Amino acid sequence: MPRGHCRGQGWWRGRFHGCGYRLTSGREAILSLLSSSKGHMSAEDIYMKIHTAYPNVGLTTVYRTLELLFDLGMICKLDFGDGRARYELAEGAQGARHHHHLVCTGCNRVVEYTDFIDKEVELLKETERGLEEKYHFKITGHVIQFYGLCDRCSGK
Amino acid sequence: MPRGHCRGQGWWRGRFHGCGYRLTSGREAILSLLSSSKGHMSAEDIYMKIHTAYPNVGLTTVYRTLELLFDLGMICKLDFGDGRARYELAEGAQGARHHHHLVCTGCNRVVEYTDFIDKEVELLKETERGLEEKYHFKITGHVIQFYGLCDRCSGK
DNA sequence: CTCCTTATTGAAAATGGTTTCCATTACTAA
DNA sequence: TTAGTAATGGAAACCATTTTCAATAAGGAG
Repeated sequence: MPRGHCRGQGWWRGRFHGCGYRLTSGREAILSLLSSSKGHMSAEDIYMKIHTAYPNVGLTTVYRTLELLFDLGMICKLDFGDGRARYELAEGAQGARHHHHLVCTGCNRVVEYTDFIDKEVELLKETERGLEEKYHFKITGHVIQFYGLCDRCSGK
Repeated sequence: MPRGHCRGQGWWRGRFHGCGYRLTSGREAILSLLSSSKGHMSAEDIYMKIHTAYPNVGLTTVYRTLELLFDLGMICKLDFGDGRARYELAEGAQGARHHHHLVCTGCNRVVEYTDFIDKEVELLKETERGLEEKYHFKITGHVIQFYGLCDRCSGK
């Protein structure tokens, strides 16, 4: 247990109550799905997967919950350029390591890589500092993504 | 004249004909606007600016032309996360230098920086090679962007 | 220059992911 | 229980981008 904020199935309960939000079954279902699956799911993916067990959770609620979780910093919102947002648990929540994405523009497959990350992060930090100073920005985040064709797609 | 493919107002004519495309006044207007202005314009921005001089060029044509120019590699399509795509002339066309973007999430202002670029590009190349080898991807592009709050927006 | 083929066009309708509206339901504290 | 408020879902609204389709115009052939 590296940090104090991840003890199993319900570590987020306090996080909600602490902000005056209620932990409803829909929210729990979404959060639980996100933390048990690896992928990068769209709102509709999530809606579909949850719908079997929770037929009464609507797509609207999925969107609203995702927005809330994003605002609370519990999840990341990703854009792979296919017109729909994807979501994944923010790092630190699970044993999730910092990673970046490699996206196939042919089949939309996404590889998350952690190789090379150390040097990337180091450079990023440095650049960040430089940019903050020169342009007087308070930098809050970055996106690094590579695009290309995976083996299947480049072989025609 | 550093390279042979940029001689003034009409360097793209051959580029079109060579591919069997026709050079129409709408296309010329859009391309000309893009090469004379610095910013990152959305399709609608372009439509508006052109509309004064070419009232008969519709928004549909703007979208279609931008798609064509993008496919021809003559322009870049950018996503700053505000729901609409932006476009800028691809580098090499003008004296345009390679740059990355710093986006203010408060007011959507975009700064393009060229500082730090050299080290970034170097690292990117390296990472690219590593990723290609390890994941058997043919990498065609990348996105690096920093997000934050500019001085005006961070001062509340 | 004129004709002909075919790329290109604009207006309007369609698309599709995401948000908003609004009346209803479900917590929570007292 | 009761009031006050957060949360919900279904339908409608939004809005950037695409598609449809009949009308038009670019550019090569003659």
